[in-house]
Parts: sequence; structure tokens; C-alpha cells
Amino acid sequence: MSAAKNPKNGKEAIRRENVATILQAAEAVFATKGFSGATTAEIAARAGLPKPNLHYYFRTKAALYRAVLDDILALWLDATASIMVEAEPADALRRYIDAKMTYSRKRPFASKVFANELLHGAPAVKGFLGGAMKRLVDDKAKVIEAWIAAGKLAPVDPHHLFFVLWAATQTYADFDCQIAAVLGKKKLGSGDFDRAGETVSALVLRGLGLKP
Amino acid sequence: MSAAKNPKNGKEAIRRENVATILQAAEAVFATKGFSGATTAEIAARAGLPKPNLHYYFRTKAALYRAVLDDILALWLDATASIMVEAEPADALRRYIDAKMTYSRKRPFASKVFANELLHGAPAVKGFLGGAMKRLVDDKAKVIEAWIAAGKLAPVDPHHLFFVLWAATQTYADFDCQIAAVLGKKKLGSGDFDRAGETVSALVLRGLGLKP
DNA sequence: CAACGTCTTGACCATTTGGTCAGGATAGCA
DNA sequence: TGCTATCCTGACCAAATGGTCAAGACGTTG
Repeated sequence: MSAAKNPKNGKEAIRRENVATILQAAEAVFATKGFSGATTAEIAARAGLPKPNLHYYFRTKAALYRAVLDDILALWLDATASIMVEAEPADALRRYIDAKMTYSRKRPFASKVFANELLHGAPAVKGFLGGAMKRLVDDKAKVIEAWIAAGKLAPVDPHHLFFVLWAATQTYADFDCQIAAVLGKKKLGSGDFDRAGETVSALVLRGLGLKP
Repeated sequence: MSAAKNPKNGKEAIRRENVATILQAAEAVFATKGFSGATTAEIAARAGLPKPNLHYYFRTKAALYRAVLDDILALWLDATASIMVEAEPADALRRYIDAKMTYSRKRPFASKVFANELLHGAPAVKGFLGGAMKRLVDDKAKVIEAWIAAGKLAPVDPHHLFFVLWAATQTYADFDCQIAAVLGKKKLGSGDFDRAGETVSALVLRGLGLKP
């Protein structure tokens, strides 16, 4: 096995590692500073690399931003896995809320970068929103409608249900500092996220006529 | 009555008008570009003034941002008016949701500026969050708890209830482009906001054991 | 081991941008 | 009418920042 084919050694490994390091640093900086506020110098410093080296891997700041965003979009499409006709509604929704809440706790930077992108009109992901994401949501909305038609769920607009679920879960990542401040804490702990998940689940499930 | 005391004429009126125009332009630009992405040149252009004139009224970009933010914080503290012990829970909550949703529809820029500020760690409003806002929310949380104690409401963590309500209503201002894209529309119309308000109200009220 | 392609980096550049300044215009007032 | 305070603005500047470049280091391969 040549080094070129073994990802653990050689230049291929160097590239892989550096790209990963840069993406991670970039996600953090874009999350806390926004696209315009982030500087390539800061990202490079956080990645522990000289700036020109960063530009060697990603020619422009915009290209780096796109790469970070692409990573995040991939995450997005997964979480809905539990929503399928065969599943028990209460179970599926509980799982979905839990998945989204976990994502907010574990990948807050990703959520923030995405939120920031949306806030500014989604210049870089408009295509995704109206394309892959719309198709996915339309699809899952049909599942909800099927549940309603089967009398398993109180009538509700499925799309708006999703908007509420996204908002209620992502708010704990995006606006964590507000929530922490109002709760009188310095930072949110896993206990807060548990409580949040329970509250959202209880509200939504009972709101849909299901047993929490 | 001297001109100086009559706000409709004279230099005082000029100042008032220019300040208002600048604040409005700034709110729009800060909302769509963020603090770092906004340029004083663009704000000035939008306000129809030369840049140095803008700096005449607001010495620095940061000062202008603070002024915009202060306007927004004032709005924030009002919406909760309907939450009081004497009120009927279902009625009060419906009103609150409606007020927040209206605010999302009518003042989307304000919501976005605030969201942007929170996303970036609230450097400029941390004091407000842990101060006036925390006190207000703690106060309103006691009202919710009183309702629960009186058996008018299913048990729920009052703070997290508020977080969910904020998220569910503000998402229609902050992330409008995502919602529009998923709904297959160019822009959200008042019909969408109506439907959103109904959905949130129905979910939350039933979720709290109330009649929607 | 030599030659080649990939990676690394200090120094540098052009542009953007927040902010300044000096002097002119204008409103209010004696 | 003339004096003062406020308002307006074209021209300008220093700092920050995205991006470049040329030269050197390093791993890989024939």
C-alpha cells in the first residue's frame, strides 16, 4: 500500500488534517463574528497556521465560507430521519426534537453560522433552501398529513409545525447567551438542554393531542 | 412660542428628522448586513445624506449601532403587557403571541438586528439581558407559576415557555427567507403570518391544556 | 539520490472603510 | 442687517484586511 493511498501518512494526510483544522476554526470564527466580521487572519491564527497557508487551501474567504456552509447543510438534511409514516407520531416527534436539541448542544457553531446566513438573506444557500430542503420538508409534511388523516394527530399546518420545531430547538444554540442571561447563568449546561427538550416535547406533543 | 420650542419648525426639527431618518436607514442596513458588514457609507446613502453628515449626528458607527439597539430594546419590554395574573391565561397568551407575531411582521429589521446581536454573543446588550430583561421575565414567570398553582395551566417551566414563544414568533422575522423558500414563495405575506400565529397559538395553548 | 510536485511562509500590495477637517450654508435672533 | 450656533459637505487620511508572490522546506517517486 503506497503512502498516497494510505490516508494516515504522507501529503494526503497533511492536506486532510489542515483542511479539517481550517474548517473547524472557520466555523467557530464565522459563528461568532459573521462573514464580514470574520478575518482570514483570525481564522488562520485559530487554526495555528500562517495566513498565506490558509489561502493555499482555500483561495478566498468566500470559498472557505462556502465549504463551511456545505458541511453544515449536510448535517441539516439528516435530523429528519425519524419522521416516517410507519413510525408512531409521538415517538418520531420526540426523537426529532431530541435530535435537533442535541445538535444545538453539540454543534452550536454550525447552527450559528447557518442562522447568520439566513439572517442576511441566505445569499449563499438560497438554492439549497428552495431545492433540496424544500423537497425534504414537503416530503416530511406529507408524513404529518398522513398521520392527521389517520386521526393520530390533531390537525395542524405541517410546514408551520416544522418552522416552530426548528425555531424552538435552534434558539438554544443561536441565542444561547440570551437564554443564559435570563436564566442567570454564565453558560448553558446539559441540564438546561434537557429541561429545554422536555419543555418543547411536552408542549408540542400535547399541542398535537399526543401523550407526552 | 419660539421656534426652538416648536418641534415642527427650525433646527430642532431638522435634527429630529435627520436622526430619525438615519436610525431607520441604519436599522435596515444593520439588519441585512450585520454590524461589521454594514458600512457608514451605505447607511448614509440609504438615508440620502453625505457620510460626514451622518458622522455629525452619530460620532461613530458603534454609537449609531447602540442607538438603533436602544430603540429596539424599548420595543422588547412592551410586548409582555398582556401577561398578568388577573388575565385569563388562554386570552393573555393568545394576545402575547399575536403581539410578538405582529412585531415580526411589522418590524422585521428590528428583530433581525437584535437576533444578530445575540448571535454574536450580545457584546452590546449583555447588561440589558441580565438586567432589565431578566427581571421582566422572572416577573412574568411568576405569573405563569401562579396560573399553574391555580390549576389553570398544565405544569411547564415558565422560562422555557417564554424561550419557545420568542423563538416561534421571531423566527418568522429573522429567518423569513428560509420560511419563504420552503413554502415556495418569494416573500411572506400577511396570510402566512396569520397562519403562523394560528399554528403557534394552537400548539402552545393546547400544549398547556387550554382551549385554543 | 535526484528531480518533481506539494506544502509553507515572511514580506508585500491594493482596496475598503471608519473617521476627520476646514470651510461654506443656513436658521434663529438682537 | 449682522452675529452666532448649528448644520452640511467635498476632500482627505490612517488602519485594517483580503489576497499575492517568490523563495524555501519537505515528502514522494522513478
